Amino acid sequence: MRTSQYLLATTRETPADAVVVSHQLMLKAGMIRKLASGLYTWLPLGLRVLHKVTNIVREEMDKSGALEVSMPVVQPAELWLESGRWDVMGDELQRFKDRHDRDFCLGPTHEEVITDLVRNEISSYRQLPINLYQIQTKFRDERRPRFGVMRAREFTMKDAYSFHMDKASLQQTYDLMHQTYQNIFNRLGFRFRAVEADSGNIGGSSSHEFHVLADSGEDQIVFSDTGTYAANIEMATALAPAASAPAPAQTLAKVATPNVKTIDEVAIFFNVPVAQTVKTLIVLGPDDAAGKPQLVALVLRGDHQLNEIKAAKLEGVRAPLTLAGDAQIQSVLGCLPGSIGPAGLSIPVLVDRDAAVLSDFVCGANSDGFHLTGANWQRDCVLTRIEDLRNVIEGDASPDGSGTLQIRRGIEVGHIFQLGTKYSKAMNVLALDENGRNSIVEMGCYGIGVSRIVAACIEQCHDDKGIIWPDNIAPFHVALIPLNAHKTPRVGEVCDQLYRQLKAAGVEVLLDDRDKKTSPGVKFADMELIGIPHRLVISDRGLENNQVEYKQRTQSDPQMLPLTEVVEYIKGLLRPVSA
RNA sequence: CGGAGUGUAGCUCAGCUUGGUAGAGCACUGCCUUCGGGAGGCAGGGGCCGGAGGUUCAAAUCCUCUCACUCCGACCA
Repeated sequence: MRTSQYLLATTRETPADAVVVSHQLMLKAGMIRKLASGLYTWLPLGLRVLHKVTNIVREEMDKSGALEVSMPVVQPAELWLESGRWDVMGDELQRFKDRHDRDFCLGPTHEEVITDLVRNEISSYRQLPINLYQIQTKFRDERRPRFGVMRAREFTMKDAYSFHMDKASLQQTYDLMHQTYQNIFNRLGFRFRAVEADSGNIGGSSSHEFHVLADSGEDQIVFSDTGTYAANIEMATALAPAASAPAPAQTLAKVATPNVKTIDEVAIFFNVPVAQTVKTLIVLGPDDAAGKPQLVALVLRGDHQLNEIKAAKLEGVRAPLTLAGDAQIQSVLGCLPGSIGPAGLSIPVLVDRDAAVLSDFVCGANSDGFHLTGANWQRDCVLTRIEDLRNVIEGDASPDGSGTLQIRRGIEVGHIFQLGTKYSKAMNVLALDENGRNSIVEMGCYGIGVSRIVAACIEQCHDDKGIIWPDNIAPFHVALIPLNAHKTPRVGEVCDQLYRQLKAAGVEVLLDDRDKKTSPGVKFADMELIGIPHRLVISDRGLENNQVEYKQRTQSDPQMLPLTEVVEYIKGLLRPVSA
């Protein structure tokens, strides 16, 4: 490609509304443009990268034996009503009516459609297992789109769905997909982690997420420094402390604490460590007979954070976790947040494992403006349910018994689930087994955020000059830059010749043939910004010795190559990645 | 959805407090000079100052309402 015939849409200034580096660089490099919040046009340069990522994903999926299909973006409401998700999904599901006043939605995912397809096409165990996938546009009306294509409303996703006669077969395909994802992310050169994950709305039992390690990631991932344990913080188990509660040493005392509400204020007021205090959060439980929500108290050590995902899975706690309002709390407990404690509560009290081994702790007195000191379990507060309620923190013992936990930020680029029979049961997907009996099929589903991968790659690979693409997803392999072609005709001639030869050799070349008004500095800066991994510079100076200059994007100093060997040299560099 | 903020040229922003003919830099067009790290000169094109109401002789500027976008939070296969 010649830049003179290309839409090279680089900008010098950083757009004001981009906060993460990948978003800034994608705009500056002219890969994308925003149409509206969370909606992006892919420009020619960006689309080349997106296609390359798509092709890697497709190659590995095909290699795994999965079969590609393409399903509509627009889906009828009936299927979602059948699966039960029409009413569950909320505003993220973009709904609309057609001209006949029938309900439709834009597909945020395709479990319903694929399940409908498979129940009509599959009837025998002989046809299973099968794994169908597509690479296609999804739409989710995100509450807060941000970070460019990282969290867009419209985005490209690879989604695969597998169907099985039994759990063993599902496990087999699940493991195969796990390995396929490792292969894909290894080919992309990612530093990544596969972690245990919450399966959320999609449902099912086992689930793993694949996270690219990056400080700008929205998720926190937890892993053992020496063992194999790795989990999303939403899932990570906080082990029960080894020691039990020391015997009480203090007597219970009720102390007036005017205007002392937060845990930090309490700790300072009583001059005790935050870890010697207890905080009590009131959340909603199931509705009572009168249809009013019951309240539940969650008790944690003052310095620990509530894990809402884990808490919402506990019996008697409403999912999703919902904090009770001040008015509800006031009417049931007779006091407001800031003075709540576990002593003498009439509602169910769930105590975190670490809070349960405190003694002589400080807590709210369930009376506005008062706290208790010297509080102890059993003696002063009932202790009937001890649960794992808190987020793990760095340094916690790893749940697998090996090492301590570390926490890093990650960008979720893949997620695999064992769905079990959640959808196949709701939508009645049956297949005959060897004995001629119908049984409900097992399902798995496997997603990759293809457009997000492009951003994640930039997050991991950039410098102050711009993007640094790996060879296999770079929009072009080689930037070919003539200097002063208007002065020395041979520069242009050699460039044209090299351009033809490299193209003939299968090398993707971007020849920067912009005219003399574009100074060398501009060309260098642009090619570095858009991240072309290899650069050839043709100048009159070099040609005097029949040499051209070669530099890798990551190198600081160029090297000279004999003109006659350039094509072979570049071919040699690229061969390993294209093989 | 709660909290905060911003809307002026393609981009980055000034101008608004204190109302009086719409600005700069970059980008773009033409000519000249320059030519290995984002060159310089001259001459140009380009804006319903997000939108609608209001106040005023007069509104980018003051008031009201709206819309859009961004950030923090909540939420999220």
